[in-house]
Amino acid sequence: MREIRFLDVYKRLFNHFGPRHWWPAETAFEVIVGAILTQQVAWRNVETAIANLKRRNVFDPVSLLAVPDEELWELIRPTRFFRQKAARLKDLCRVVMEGFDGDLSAFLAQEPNALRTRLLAIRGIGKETADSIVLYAAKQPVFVIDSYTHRIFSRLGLTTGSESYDALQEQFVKNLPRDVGLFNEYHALIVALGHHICLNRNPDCARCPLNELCRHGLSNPDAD
DNA sequence: GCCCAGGGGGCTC
DNA sequence: GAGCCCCATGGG
Repeated sequence: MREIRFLDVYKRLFNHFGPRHWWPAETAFEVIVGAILTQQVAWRNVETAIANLKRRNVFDPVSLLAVPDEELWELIRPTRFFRQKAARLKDLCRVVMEGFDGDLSAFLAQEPNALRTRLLAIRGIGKETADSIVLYAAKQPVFVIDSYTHRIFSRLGLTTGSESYDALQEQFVKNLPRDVGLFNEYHALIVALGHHICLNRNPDCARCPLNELCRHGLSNPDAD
C-alpha cells in the first residue's frame, strides 16, 4: 500500500525527469562545501562561490583553514550569511584535520551513524546538511528530507505536512528499499520537481508532473 | 521594489 | 514542540 505509493512516485518522477546525476560536484570535498554553502540560497550562487574558492586555490581543508576570515568572506559572499558559513566551513575542516589527520576519505569512511553524529555536533550543520553529506559524499543510504519533500508529499496526500524531520525521514526509510542509489536519485528528483514550475508560483501548470500525479491518483506508475 | 532560494541556531512560551 | 527572529546575496 504505502510502500507501493512511495515507489510509484519515484518511478513517475524518474520517467519524467530521468537520472539527475547528483550531487553536482567532482569530489567529496566539493559535496561538503556545497552542502554548507547551499543553505537557504539558490544553487547558482553556490557555484559562484565554489568557483571563487577554486580560482583562489584554497579548495582543500588545509588551504581553506589558512585563508584569513575577511578574505574567505569575500570569496563566499554570494551565498548569504557568509560570516556564519565561513566559520562553519573552517569548523568542518578543523574536525577533519584534528580527528583524521586531514584525511577526508577516512572521515567519511566512519560508520554512518557515527559520521552523522559527528557532523551534527558541528555548529551550523543540521539534519538536512548532515544527511546530504552522508548520502552524497559518504554514499551511505540515509534519506535526505528538505522543504520540497514536506510540501510535495503532503500535497500528494501521503503525509500530513506537519511531520518532524525525523518522522518524515522514517516514512521514506520504512517504505522504500534501503538502497543508496535509490535514495540518491529520489531526493534529487524531488528537488527537480520542486524547481519545476514551482508549487506556489504556478500550481495550475498543465505540464506539472505533480498535478499529473494527483490526477492519476498515483495508480499507474508505468504509464507515463 | 518585492519575493524567495536545495537551513540552522537561539530564544521564548 | 511550535513560533519567531537573526543571518544578510542576487536573480527573476
